[in-house]
Amino acid sequence: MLEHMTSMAGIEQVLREASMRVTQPRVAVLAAVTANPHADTETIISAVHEGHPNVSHQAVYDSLKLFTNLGVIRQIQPQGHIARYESRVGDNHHHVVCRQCGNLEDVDCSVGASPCLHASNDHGFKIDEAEVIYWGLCPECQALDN
Amino acid sequence: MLEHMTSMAGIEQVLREASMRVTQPRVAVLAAVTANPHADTETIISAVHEGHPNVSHQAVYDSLKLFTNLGVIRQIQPQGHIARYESRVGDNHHHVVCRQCGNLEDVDCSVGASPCLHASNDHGFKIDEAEVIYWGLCPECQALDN
DNA sequence: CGCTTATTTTGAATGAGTCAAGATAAGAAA
DNA sequence: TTTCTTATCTTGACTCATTCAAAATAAGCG
Repeated sequence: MLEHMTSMAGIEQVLREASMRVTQPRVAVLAAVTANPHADTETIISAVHEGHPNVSHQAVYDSLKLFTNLGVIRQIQPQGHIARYESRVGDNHHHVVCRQCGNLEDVDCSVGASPCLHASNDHGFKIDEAEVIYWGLCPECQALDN
Repeated sequence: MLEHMTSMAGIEQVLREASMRVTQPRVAVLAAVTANPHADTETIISAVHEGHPNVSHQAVYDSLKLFTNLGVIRQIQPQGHIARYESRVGDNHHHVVCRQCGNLEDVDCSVGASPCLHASNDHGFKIDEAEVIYWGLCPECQALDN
């Protein structure tokens, strides 16, 4: 359903519908995010530079923010780590993060399709998303601790 | 049960048991965190300065990190916001954050005492905590949008 | 094809947080 | 109590992901 958003034709459509111009930096950034799940900004910049050496870091930052606002990609930023991005979006999945090495993996929601969206006391907030981060130790770091 | 940790005698005990010295900056920082739930570092520094004008920002940063590691306080850092601290700890509660103004409130767990600790696929991680952040709009910002 | 202006480039700036060296004070021992 | 050791604090410089701003460029409408 949603993968079309990250196909070449799909992204053009998404951008045009939002009255945004379809530029080379933007297309390259989205391709890089799709090809590098959970990559940080520096990794995205490097990936973009492989095909487009002259794209500035600012253009990458701008594009990442734009796509995040449009809901085409998602930003993840666990405590004490820099921002990462993923193009898997709209399926309400979560993440496990290793306390030691920062390694990050996807986790499907354990409670169902739209989990935990009901807080016990929402203080009058209109809640639209429940973000869940599982903290622990990845297999590699568990092995090192022995 | 756990409040004793933040009483004067309690914190001395906690620090001594961890072979840490009981210093004026540390006691002042813990008092400030307890008195200002969800405060950021700058607020903590200001609060500490009211009683101890000469305590350095570095001592505050060090103390906050120490207490966080000891489990006496908890650090919260929603995306795009700076770190905040709270002394309510050990009861596995969560937070609602306003997308617009950053306002933050406590939320008791909706799933029970130890919620969501079972990820559907944990990728072999040894999970010890499920951090949940509910995103939405606080009552004030909802009103402004009308 | 040319024009308008959204995007990009370039380069400097921001700011929460960290590092490091010397000064201070907690608390063990005498 | 006084001395001594060293953990902790003060001071001030520094990091680095991210943002800001002005001038240059290019998307895409007419």
